[in-house]
Amino acid sequence: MTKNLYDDARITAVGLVMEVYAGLAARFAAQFEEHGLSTVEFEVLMRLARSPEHQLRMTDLAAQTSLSTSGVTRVVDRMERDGLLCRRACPSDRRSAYAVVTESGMARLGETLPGHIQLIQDWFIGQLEPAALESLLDSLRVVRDAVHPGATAGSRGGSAEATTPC
Amino acid sequence: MTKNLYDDARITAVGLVMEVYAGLAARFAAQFEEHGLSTVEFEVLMRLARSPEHQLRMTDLAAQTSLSTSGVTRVVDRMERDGLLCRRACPSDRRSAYAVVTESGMARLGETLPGHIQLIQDWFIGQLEPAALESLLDSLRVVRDAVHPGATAGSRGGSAEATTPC
DNA sequence: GCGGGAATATTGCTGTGTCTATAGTTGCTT
DNA sequence: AAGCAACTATAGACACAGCAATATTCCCGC
Repeated sequence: MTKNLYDDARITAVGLVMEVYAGLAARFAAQFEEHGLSTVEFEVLMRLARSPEHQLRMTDLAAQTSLSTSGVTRVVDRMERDGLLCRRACPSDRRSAYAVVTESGMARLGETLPGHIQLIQDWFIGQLEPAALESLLDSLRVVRDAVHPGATAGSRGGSAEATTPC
Repeated sequence: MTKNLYDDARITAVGLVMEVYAGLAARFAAQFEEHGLSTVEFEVLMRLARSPEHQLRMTDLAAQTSLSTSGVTRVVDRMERDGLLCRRACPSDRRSAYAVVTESGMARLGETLPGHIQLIQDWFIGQLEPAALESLLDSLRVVRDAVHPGATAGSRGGSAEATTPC
Protein backbone atom coordinates (compact mmCIF):
# COMPACT_ATOMS: atom_id res chain seq x y z
CA MET A 1 0.00 0.00 0.00
CA THR A 2 2.94 2.34 -0.31
CA LYS A 3 1.78 5.33 -2.26
CA ASN A 4 3.44 5.36 -5.63
CA LEU A 5 6.01 8.12 -5.78
CA TYR A 6 4.98 9.01 -9.30
CA ASP A 7 1.34 9.63 -8.40
CA ASP A 8 2.18 12.70 -6.38
CA ALA A 9 -0.76 15.08 -6.47
CA ARG A 10 1.50 18.03 -7.08
CA ILE A 11 2.62 16.53 -10.35
CA THR A 12 -0.93 15.99 -11.53
CA ALA A 13 -1.64 19.62 -10.69
CA VAL A 14 1.07 20.77 -13.05
CA GLY A 15 -0.10 18.21 -15.56
CA LEU A 16 -3.42 19.97 -15.48
CA VAL A 17 -1.83 23.29 -16.37
CA MET A 18 0.07 21.62 -19.18
CA GLU A 19 -3.05 19.95 -20.54
CA VAL A 20 -5.00 23.18 -20.52
CA TYR A 21 -2.17 24.97 -22.23
CA ALA A 22 -1.76 22.25 -24.84
CA GLY A 23 -5.47 22.12 -25.53
CA LEU A 24 -5.83 25.86 -25.96
CA ALA A 25 -2.66 26.07 -28.04
CA ALA A 26 -3.90 23.36 -30.38
CA ARG A 27 -7.29 25.03 -30.84
CA PHE A 28 -5.68 28.37 -31.47
CA ALA A 29 -3.13 26.97 -33.90
CA ALA A 30 -5.86 25.35 -35.95
CA GLN A 31 -7.77 28.61 -36.17
CA PHE A 32 -4.65 30.61 -37.05
CA GLU A 33 -3.92 28.18 -39.83
CA GLU A 34 -7.31 28.90 -41.37
CA HIS A 35 -5.95 32.36 -42.01
CA GLY A 36 -2.51 31.22 -43.12
CA LEU A 37 -0.75 32.14 -39.90
CA SER A 38 1.35 30.14 -37.49
CA THR A 39 1.15 30.75 -33.76
CA VAL A 40 4.39 32.72 -33.63
CA GLU A 41 3.37 34.76 -36.63
CA PHE A 42 0.14 35.71 -34.89
CA GLU A 43 2.09 36.57 -31.78
CA VAL A 44 4.48 38.76 -33.77
CA LEU A 45 1.60 40.47 -35.48
CA MET A 46 -0.12 41.13 -32.17
CA ARG A 47 2.97 42.53 -30.51
CA LEU A 48 3.69 44.83 -33.40
CA ALA A 49 0.09 45.94 -33.78
CA ARG A 50 0.00 46.93 -30.12
CA SER A 51 3.18 48.96 -30.44
CA PRO A 52 3.31 52.62 -31.43
CA GLU A 53 3.23 53.00 -35.19
CA HIS A 54 2.90 49.24 -35.52
CA GLN A 55 6.63 48.77 -35.40
CA LEU A 56 9.35 47.45 -33.12
CA ARG A 57 13.09 46.94 -33.27
CA MET A 58 14.13 43.36 -33.91
CA THR A 59 15.68 43.07 -30.47
CA ASP A 60 12.61 44.42 -28.72
CA LEU A 61 10.41 42.09 -30.69
CA ALA A 62 12.55 39.17 -29.58
CA ALA A 63 12.30 40.31 -25.97
CA GLN A 64 8.52 40.46 -26.16
CA THR A 65 8.07 37.06 -27.72
CA SER A 66 9.31 33.59 -26.97
CA LEU A 67 11.94 33.82 -29.70
CA SER A 68 15.65 34.49 -29.78
CA THR A 69 16.99 37.26 -31.98
CA SER A 70 17.91 34.73 -34.64
CA GLY A 71 14.43 33.36 -34.47
CA VAL A 72 12.99 36.83 -34.98
CA THR A 73 15.25 37.34 -37.99
CA ARG A 74 13.84 34.21 -39.56
CA VAL A 75 10.19 34.82 -38.72
CA VAL A 76 10.43 38.36 -40.05
CA ASP A 77 12.09 36.97 -43.17
CA ARG A 78 9.12 34.73 -43.82
CA MET A 79 6.52 37.33 -42.98
CA GLU A 80 8.27 39.92 -45.11
CA ARG A 81 8.30 37.46 -47.98
CA ASP A 82 4.55 36.99 -47.47
CA GLY A 83 3.96 40.71 -47.42
CA LEU A 84 2.73 40.85 -43.82
CA LEU A 85 5.67 42.88 -42.55
CA CYS A 86 8.48 44.96 -43.91
CA ARG A 87 11.82 46.05 -42.55
CA ARG A 88 12.67 49.69 -42.13
CA ALA A 89 16.07 51.12 -41.34
CA CYS A 90 16.32 52.97 -38.05
CA PRO A 91 17.34 56.55 -38.82
CA SER A 92 19.14 57.19 -35.55
CA ASP A 93 21.00 53.91 -35.14
CA ARG A 94 22.17 52.14 -38.22
CA ARG A 95 22.62 48.88 -36.36
CA SER A 96 18.91 48.61 -35.66
CA ALA A 97 16.10 47.68 -37.98
CA TYR A 98 12.41 48.07 -37.44
CA ALA A 99 9.89 45.42 -38.29
CA VAL A 100 6.69 47.21 -39.28
CA VAL A 101 3.32 45.75 -40.08
CA THR A 102 2.06 46.39 -43.59
CA GLU A 103 -1.51 47.17 -44.50
CA SER A 104 -1.83 43.58 -45.60
CA GLY A 105 -0.54 42.43 -42.23
CA MET A 106 -3.05 44.54 -40.34
CA ALA A 107 -5.80 43.22 -42.57
CA ARG A 108 -4.74 39.66 -41.91
CA LEU A 109 -4.73 40.28 -38.19
CA GLY A 110 -8.09 41.95 -38.42
CA GLU A 111 -9.64 38.94 -40.07
CA THR A 112 -8.00 36.48 -37.67
CA LEU A 113 -8.65 38.20 -34.39
CA PRO A 114 -12.45 37.94 -34.09
CA GLY A 115 -12.35 34.17 -34.44
CA HIS A 116 -9.56 34.00 -31.94
CA ILE A 117 -11.50 35.95 -29.38
CA GLN A 118 -14.50 33.77 -30.05
CA LEU A 119 -12.40 30.68 -29.35
CA ILE A 120 -11.23 32.15 -26.07
CA GLN A 121 -14.82 32.87 -25.20
CA ASP A 122 -15.94 29.37 -26.11
CA TRP A 123 -13.20 27.33 -24.51
CA PHE A 124 -11.98 29.44 -21.67
CA ILE A 125 -13.87 32.48 -20.46
CA GLY A 126 -17.29 31.09 -21.20
CA GLN A 127 -16.64 27.89 -19.31
CA LEU A 128 -16.55 29.58 -15.93
CA GLU A 129 -18.80 31.55 -13.68
CA PRO A 130 -17.69 35.17 -13.46
CA ALA A 131 -16.60 34.74 -9.84
CA ALA A 132 -14.65 31.59 -10.64
CA LEU A 133 -13.00 33.32 -13.57
CA GLU A 134 -11.97 36.25 -11.44
CA SER A 135 -10.55 33.92 -8.84
CA LEU A 136 -8.71 31.92 -11.50
CA LEU A 137 -7.12 35.03 -12.96
CA ASP A 138 -6.08 36.24 -9.52
CA SER A 139 -4.38 32.95 -8.76
CA LEU A 140 -2.67 32.88 -12.13
CA ARG A 141 -1.41 36.38 -11.57
CA VAL A 142 0.14 35.33 -8.28
CA VAL A 143 1.89 32.40 -9.91
CA ARG A 144 2.95 34.48 -12.88
CA ASP A 145 4.49 37.13 -10.66
CA ALA A 146 6.35 34.46 -8.75
CA VAL A 147 7.72 32.51 -11.66
CA HIS A 148 8.62 35.69 -13.55
CA PRO A 149 9.78 34.50 -16.93
CA GLY A 150 11.29 37.93 -17.46
CA ALA A 151 8.25 40.14 -17.01
CA THR A 152 7.39 40.09 -20.71
CA ALA A 153 4.63 42.68 -20.42
CA GLY A 154 2.81 44.25 -17.51
CA SER A 155 -0.67 42.88 -16.81
CA ARG A 156 -2.22 46.14 -17.87
CA GLY A 157 0.66 48.52 -17.62
CA GLY A 158 -0.60 50.66 -20.43
CA SER A 159 1.82 52.39 -22.71
CA ALA A 160 4.84 52.68 -20.43
CA GLU A 161 6.54 49.83 -22.21
CA ALA A 162 9.99 51.42 -22.05
CA THR A 163 10.47 51.24 -25.77
CA THR A 164 13.77 52.87 -26.48
CA PRO A 165 13.24 56.20 -28.23
CA CYS A 166 15.54 55.51 -31.14
CA MET B 1 -11.52 57.21 -26.58
CA THR B 2 -12.32 54.17 -28.68
CA LYS B 3 -11.09 51.17 -26.80
CA ASN B 4 -8.22 49.60 -28.67
CA LEU B 5 -9.29 46.34 -30.22
CA TYR B 6 -6.04 44.69 -29.29
CA ASP B 7 -6.39 45.39 -25.59
CA ASP B 8 -9.34 43.07 -25.20
CA ALA B 9 -9.36 41.70 -21.67
CA ARG B 10 -10.04 38.20 -22.91
CA ILE B 11 -6.77 38.18 -24.78
CA THR B 12 -4.81 39.25 -21.74
CA ALA B 13 -6.45 36.44 -19.81
CA VAL B 14 -5.10 33.88 -22.23
CA GLY B 15 -1.79 35.69 -22.24
CA LEU B 16 -1.71 35.05 -18.51
CA VAL B 17 -2.12 31.32 -19.01
CA MET B 18 0.61 31.37 -21.63
CA GLU B 19 2.98 33.30 -19.40
CA VAL B 20 2.45 30.95 -16.49
CA TYR B 21 2.98 27.97 -18.73
CA ALA B 22 6.10 29.45 -20.30
CA GLY B 23 7.54 30.38 -16.93
CA LEU B 24 6.96 26.97 -15.40
CA ALA B 25 8.22 25.21 -18.51
CA ALA B 26 11.42 27.24 -18.49
CA ARG B 27 12.08 26.55 -14.82
CA PHE B 28 11.42 22.88 -15.27
CA ALA B 29 13.58 22.60 -18.37
CA ALA B 30 16.51 24.16 -16.55
CA GLN B 31 16.19 21.70 -13.70
CA PHE B 32 15.82 18.73 -16.03
CA GLU B 33 18.96 19.80 -17.81
CA GLU B 34 20.88 19.61 -14.55
CA HIS B 35 20.24 15.90 -14.74
CA GLY B 36 20.93 15.59 -18.45
CA LEU B 37 17.30 15.31 -19.49
CA SER B 38 15.16 17.30 -21.87
CA THR B 39 11.54 18.04 -21.11
CA VAL B 40 10.22 15.39 -23.47
CA GLU B 41 12.68 12.85 -22.13
CA PHE B 42 11.42 13.49 -18.64
CA GLU B 43 7.86 13.18 -19.85
CA VAL B 44 8.64 9.88 -21.55
CA LEU B 45 10.39 8.58 -18.45
CA MET B 46 7.42 9.55 -16.27
CA ARG B 47 4.86 7.97 -18.53
CA LEU B 48 6.79 4.75 -18.74
CA ALA B 49 7.56 4.64 -15.04
CA ARG B 50 3.87 4.97 -14.23
CA SER B 51 2.97 2.12 -16.55
CA PRO B 52 2.88 -1.54 -15.55
CA GLU B 53 6.34 -3.09 -15.75
CA HIS B 54 7.73 0.29 -16.74
CA GLN B 55 6.99 -0.29 -20.37
CA LEU B 56 4.66 0.86 -23.13
CA ARG B 57 4.19 0.21 -26.80
CA MET B 58 5.55 2.96 -29.04
CA THR B 59 2.08 3.91 -30.21
CA ASP B 60 0.68 4.11 -26.71
CA LEU B 61 3.63 6.19 -25.63
CA ALA B 62 2.94 8.58 -28.49
CA ALA B 63 -0.71 8.80 -27.49
CA GLN B 64 0.20 9.64 -23.91
CA THR B 65 2.72 12.32 -24.79
CA SER B 66 2.70 15.36 -27.01
CA LEU B 67 4.66 13.51 -29.68
CA SER B 68 3.78 11.84 -32.96
CA THR B 69 4.85 8.26 -33.52
CA SER B 70 7.83 9.45 -35.53
CA GLY B 71 8.79 11.69 -32.68
CA VAL B 72 8.59 8.80 -30.26
CA THR B 73 10.79 6.69 -32.51
CA ARG B 74 13.46 9.36 -32.43
CA VAL B 75 13.25 10.17 -28.74
CA VAL B 76 13.46 6.50 -27.89
CA ASP B 77 16.44 6.26 -30.24
CA ARG B 78 18.27 8.91 -28.28
CA MET B 79 17.31 7.58 -24.90
CA GLU B 80 18.22 4.05 -25.88
CA ARG B 81 21.59 5.32 -27.02
CA ASP B 82 22.00 6.98 -23.62
CA GLY B 83 21.05 3.81 -21.80
CA LEU B 84 17.88 5.21 -20.24
CA LEU B 85 15.52 2.96 -22.18
CA CYS B 86 15.67 -0.14 -24.26
CA ARG B 87 13.43 -1.61 -26.88
CA ARG B 88 11.87 -5.00 -26.43
CA ALA B 89 10.06 -6.98 -29.06
CA CYS B 90 6.43 -7.66 -28.32
CA PRO B 91 6.01 -11.42 -28.17
CA SER B 92 2.42 -11.47 -29.36
CA ASP B 93 2.59 -8.86 -32.11
CA ARG B 94 5.72 -8.53 -34.11
CA ARG B 95 4.70 -5.14 -35.42
CA SER B 96 4.81 -3.67 -31.95
CA ALA B 97 7.83 -2.80 -29.88
CA TYR B 98 7.95 -1.97 -26.22
CA ALA B 99 9.98 0.86 -24.83
CA VAL B 100 11.06 -0.18 -21.36
CA VAL B 101 12.89 1.85 -18.77
CA THR B 102 16.27 0.50 -17.73
CA GLU B 103 17.64 0.51 -14.20
CA SER B 104 19.72 3.48 -15.23
CA GLY B 105 16.60 5.23 -16.48
CA MET B 106 14.76 4.66 -13.23
CA ALA B 107 17.75 5.92 -11.31
CA ARG B 108 17.89 9.05 -13.43
CA LEU B 109 14.22 9.69 -12.87
CA GLY B 110 14.64 9.05 -9.16
CA GLU B 111 17.33 11.68 -8.89
CA THR B 112 15.43 14.21 -11.01
CA LEU B 113 11.99 13.92 -9.50
CA PRO B 114 12.54 15.32 -5.99
CA GLY B 115 13.91 18.55 -7.36
CA HIS B 116 11.04 18.75 -9.80
CA ILE B 117 8.48 18.37 -7.07
CA GLN B 118 10.31 20.96 -5.04
CA LEU B 119 10.09 23.38 -7.96
CA ILE B 120 6.37 22.80 -8.23
CA GLN B 121 6.05 23.43 -4.54
CA ASP B 122 8.11 26.61 -4.69
CA TRP B 123 6.58 28.30 -7.70
CA PHE B 124 3.12 26.92 -7.98
CA ILE B 125 1.53 25.09 -5.09
CA GLY B 126 3.29 27.06 -2.40
CA GLN B 127 2.27 30.40 -3.89
CA LEU B 128 -1.39 29.96 -3.10
CA GLU B 129 -3.62 29.56 -0.10
CA PRO B 130 -5.06 26.04 0.08
CA ALA B 131 -8.55 27.32 -0.74
CA ALA B 132 -7.29 29.34 -3.70
CA LEU B 133 -5.34 26.35 -4.95
CA GLU B 134 -8.38 24.13 -4.75
CA SER B 135 -10.45 26.68 -6.60
CA LEU B 136 -7.76 27.08 -9.24
CA LEU B 137 -7.57 23.36 -9.85
CA ASP B 138 -11.35 23.10 -10.09
CA SER B 139 -11.48 25.84 -12.69
CA LEU B 140 -8.63 24.32 -14.65
CA ARG B 141 -10.40 20.98 -14.63
CA VAL B 142 -13.49 22.59 -16.09
CA VAL B 143 -11.50 24.20 -18.87
CA ARG B 144 -9.50 21.05 -19.45
CA ASP B 145 -12.63 18.96 -19.83
CA ALA B 146 -14.05 21.48 -22.26
CA VAL B 147 -11.02 21.90 -24.46
CA HIS B 148 -10.32 18.18 -24.45
CA PRO B 149 -7.03 17.81 -26.27
CA GLY B 150 -7.78 14.13 -26.60
CA ALA B 151 -8.27 13.12 -23.00
CA THR B 152 -4.62 12.21 -22.54
CA ALA B 153 -5.09 10.77 -19.06
CA GLY B 154 -7.94 10.82 -16.60
CA SER B 155 -7.65 13.27 -13.76
CA ARG B 156 -7.25 10.46 -11.30
CA GLY B 157 -8.65 7.57 -13.21
CA GLY B 158 -6.34 5.09 -11.56
CA SER B 159 -5.06 2.10 -13.44
CA ALA B 160 -7.83 1.62 -15.98
CA GLU B 161 -5.67 3.08 -18.69
CA ALA B 162 -6.92 0.73 -21.38
CA THR B 163 -3.46 -0.48 -22.24
CA THR B 164 -3.96 -3.12 -24.86
CA PRO B 165 -3.11 -6.57 -23.49
CA CYS B 166 -0.78 -7.41 -26.35
C1' DG C 1 -5.38 -21.03 -47.04
C1' DC C 2 -5.28 -16.52 -48.86
C1' DG C 3 -5.94 -11.85 -50.37
C1' DG C 4 -7.03 -7.15 -49.17
C1' DG C 5 -7.35 -3.59 -45.74
C1' DA C 6 -5.81 -1.88 -41.14
C1' DA C 7 -2.16 -1.26 -37.87
C1' DT C 8 2.76 -0.51 -36.41
C1' DA C 9 7.29 1.32 -36.53
C1' DT C 10 10.76 3.43 -39.15
C1' DT C 11 12.95 6.64 -42.56
C1' DG C 12 13.48 10.72 -45.81
C1' DC C 13 12.20 15.28 -46.38
C1' DT C 14 10.99 19.63 -44.84
C1' DG C 15 10.17 23.42 -41.63
C1' DT C 16 11.40 25.85 -37.63
C1' DG C 17 14.09 27.16 -33.72
C1' DT C 18 18.48 27.76 -30.96
C1' DC C 19 23.55 28.39 -30.47
C1' DT C 20 27.74 30.25 -32.14
C1' DA C 21 30.33 33.01 -35.13
C1' DT C 22 30.58 37.15 -37.90
C1' DA C 23 30.21 41.83 -39.65
C1' DG C 24 28.89 46.40 -39.05
C1' DT C 25 27.87 50.35 -35.78
C1' DT C 26 28.05 53.07 -31.65
C1' DG C 27 29.87 55.39 -27.77
C1' DC C 28 33.29 55.69 -24.23
C1' DT C 29 38.17 56.25 -22.74
C1' DT C 30 42.46 57.73 -23.11
C1' DA D 1 41.33 60.59 -33.01
C1' DA D 2 42.28 55.88 -32.20
C1' DG D 3 41.29 51.90 -29.76
C1' DC D 4 38.12 49.11 -27.61
C1' DA D 5 34.12 47.06 -25.56
C1' DA D 6 29.21 46.61 -26.09
C1' DC D 7 25.32 46.19 -29.02
C1' DT D 8 22.54 44.81 -33.27
C1' DA D 9 21.26 41.94 -36.93
C1' DT D 10 22.32 38.15 -39.73
C1' DA D 11 24.28 33.65 -41.52
C1' DG D 12 25.88 28.85 -40.88
C1' DA D 13 25.59 24.53 -38.44
C1' DC D 14 22.95 21.75 -35.80
C1' DA D 15 18.84 19.67 -33.19
C1' DC D 16 14.30 18.28 -33.15
C1' DA D 17 9.52 17.44 -34.57
C1' DG D 18 5.88 16.55 -37.98
C1' DC D 19 4.11 14.61 -42.49
C1' DA D 20 4.18 11.36 -46.08
C1' DA D 21 5.95 7.24 -47.89
C1' DT D 22 7.51 2.46 -46.95
C1' DA D 23 7.93 -2.27 -45.26
C1' DT D 24 6.29 -5.60 -42.30
C1' DT D 25 2.71 -7.86 -39.72
C1' DC D 26 -1.99 -8.80 -38.27
C1' DC D 27 -6.87 -9.76 -38.91
C1' DC D 28 -11.07 -10.71 -41.20
C1' DG D 29 -13.94 -12.52 -44.83
C1' DC D 30 -14.10 -15.74 -48.35
